[in-house]
Amino acid sequence: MSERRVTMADVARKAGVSPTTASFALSGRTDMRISDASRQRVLDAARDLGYRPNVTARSLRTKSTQTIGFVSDRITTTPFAGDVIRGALEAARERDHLLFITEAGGDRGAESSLVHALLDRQVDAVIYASMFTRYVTPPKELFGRRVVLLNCLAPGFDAPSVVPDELEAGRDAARALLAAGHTEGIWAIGGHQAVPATPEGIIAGNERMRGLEEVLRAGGARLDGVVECDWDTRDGHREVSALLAAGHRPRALVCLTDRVSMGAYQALGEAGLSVPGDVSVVSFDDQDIASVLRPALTTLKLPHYQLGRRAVELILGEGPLEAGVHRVPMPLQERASIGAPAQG
Amino acid sequence: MSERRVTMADVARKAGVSPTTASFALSGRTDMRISDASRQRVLDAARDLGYRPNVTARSLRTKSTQTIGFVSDRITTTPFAGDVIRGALEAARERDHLLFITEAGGDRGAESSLVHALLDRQVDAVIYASMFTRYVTPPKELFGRRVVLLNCLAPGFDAPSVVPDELEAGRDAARALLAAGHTEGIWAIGGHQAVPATPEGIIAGNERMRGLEEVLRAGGARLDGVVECDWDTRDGHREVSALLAAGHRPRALVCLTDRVSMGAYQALGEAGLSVPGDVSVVSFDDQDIASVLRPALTTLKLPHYQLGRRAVELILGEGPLEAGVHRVPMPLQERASIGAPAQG
DNA sequence: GCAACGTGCTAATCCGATTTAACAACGGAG
DNA sequence: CTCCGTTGTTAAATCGGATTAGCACGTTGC
Repeated sequence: MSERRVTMADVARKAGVSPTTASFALSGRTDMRISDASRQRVLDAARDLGYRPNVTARSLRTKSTQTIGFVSDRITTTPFAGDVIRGALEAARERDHLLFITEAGGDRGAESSLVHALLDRQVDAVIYASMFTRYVTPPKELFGRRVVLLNCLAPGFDAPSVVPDELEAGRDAARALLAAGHTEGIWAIGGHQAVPATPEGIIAGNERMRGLEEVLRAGGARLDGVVECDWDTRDGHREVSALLAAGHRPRALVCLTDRVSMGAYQALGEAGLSVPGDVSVVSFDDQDIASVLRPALTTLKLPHYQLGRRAVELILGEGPLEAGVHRVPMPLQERASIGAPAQG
Repeated sequence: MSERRVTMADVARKAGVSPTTASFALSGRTDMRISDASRQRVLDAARDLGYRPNVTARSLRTKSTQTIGFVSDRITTTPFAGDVIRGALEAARERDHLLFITEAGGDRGAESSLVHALLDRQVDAVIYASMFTRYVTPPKELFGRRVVLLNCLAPGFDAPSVVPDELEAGRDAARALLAAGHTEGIWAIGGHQAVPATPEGIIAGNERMRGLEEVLRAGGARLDGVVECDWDTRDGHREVSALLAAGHRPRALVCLTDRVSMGAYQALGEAGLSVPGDVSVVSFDDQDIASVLRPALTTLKLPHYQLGRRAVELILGEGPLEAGVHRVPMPLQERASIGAPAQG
């Protein structure tokens, strides 16, 4: 890509030493004795010539490319997934590594060929990522390789997983409601997704609900009901409208996603109910709309940035990777949608 | 990264030929004669052994790494930027290239060191991208390199730029309004951003307004007024409220971004005005909220996917890159926010 | 006075491919 | 029977570094 680069041989020549000496001087290794004078001459020559090592050439010998492969299904498309990449990027940069980002779009064939493309370029490790938390079976090419699973789980595949702590998030949602004084008239909208219409529910829904019910019960409160529906704005709107039409008068809504919350907001608004005056709302995900809605939505944030960062930190850590699940906390974003329970 | 890979030498040995022969047979080159028998034996051996070439080693000799560097300011953070990356990724994959994605976060020092990291790894070319259209000065390390500017312009820097066709988008907004019968009571909210409070306005605002006014005038219509404000929900809400409070009764609003449109929707709703019954709205960007708003917003889409794709197609094209601006169309997303002008 | 040792440095190899130069073997022309 | 061109193949060099083995040259110890 343009004029010839300065090589180490050029540096050695200018410094009047052998390439071997130059190599040791530049890498700063001490297991080979170089006089301070020689070392300094090499360093000066390198600086004067603007020498930069050819990482590709070095890798051939050392087997380490300082490069990580990142394989995802469709991660660039999801609204917040940029944060996963950013977290991974920043953690990698701090450690002088670069990331090959790839996206297979859910196509197994594409996935295999992308993994091959990565391995052909001698990546040091591979992050296998999913756009929502779920069970996966990584392509066989990754068996025996240095791999970290990001936002997914693969029982039987010997690699660590990094996932959001949905269980604790469910608990925190309950705690936030209890702290505001809510003990009755609490409904969950979105439910477990045990038989999932929206696949992202499989794991997140169960864990969020489990944590929620556990802490609610321990706090002397209970759920008046759980409405199972898709995790979308349209469903949130329809189900909350139906709930109100059936004569129920909820004091607090736990919406399983921000999109459901948005639909709930619309339904409550149409019924002349205010948030949080009449009904408190607590949600999950912290998508962009959460802070734009009025009142701003109190929600448990999916820690995308931290997920990406953590995966890289793990994969570049010392020693072999141990299978196991690393749960990343989902911080509560306290905004304006939770208030004291309405009277009457 | 695990057990020894099969090398070309292994393949040659198994096929009973020299590495030279194996190399030519595998690369399928015809400028060196290989008998069909030998070729077949090499191919069989490669298949049996599961041979995959070591791209790193090859690159050392050929100088081509089949790799592109992607440097951006903060592209992973913007809501739709994922599409830029996806477009670039897909175009690269079709051509058997991989992308090093990096993000400098607006820090010049980080930018330089990332570009170095890319060049040290012998990338074939570099895409220099901005999260919103603006003027940039790429780091000096990129001078003389194979570069394409994505969503930015750098006068004096000898490289092609790929940017959205904002001018034509402005024209299309006008055409959409004219087609629905609007000729008066048209206001632009957001304005030129000639003295930008939000930097993304610098180029987009001027061009959108220029195209808008040009076609409006040619169509016998005119703009009742232009409200200059930041491109945010809060500003859209405030300015449209003020407009109505001042006694104006717009028939159509051209909002310079979807966020402004969302604020406008809120203000119109509070004033008891309906979209598009009382007021038509046409917008720019096509962010996620555009399709979620009710009524769904008719808007001119920023062609992020196409921008990414186009940049890669250009950079991997034959021959030298010529400086010049490549404008990518912004398609009109026809939804439900434009109607016939209100009577009276 | 000579072996033993520490110091400072270099020649040679290697990593895994591509590419150049050359070399057998064979057939046909003269 | 020699010369020449074609065909098929390979030895060797190359890419830019890292690494191993070893070589001079003092200095020290006995």
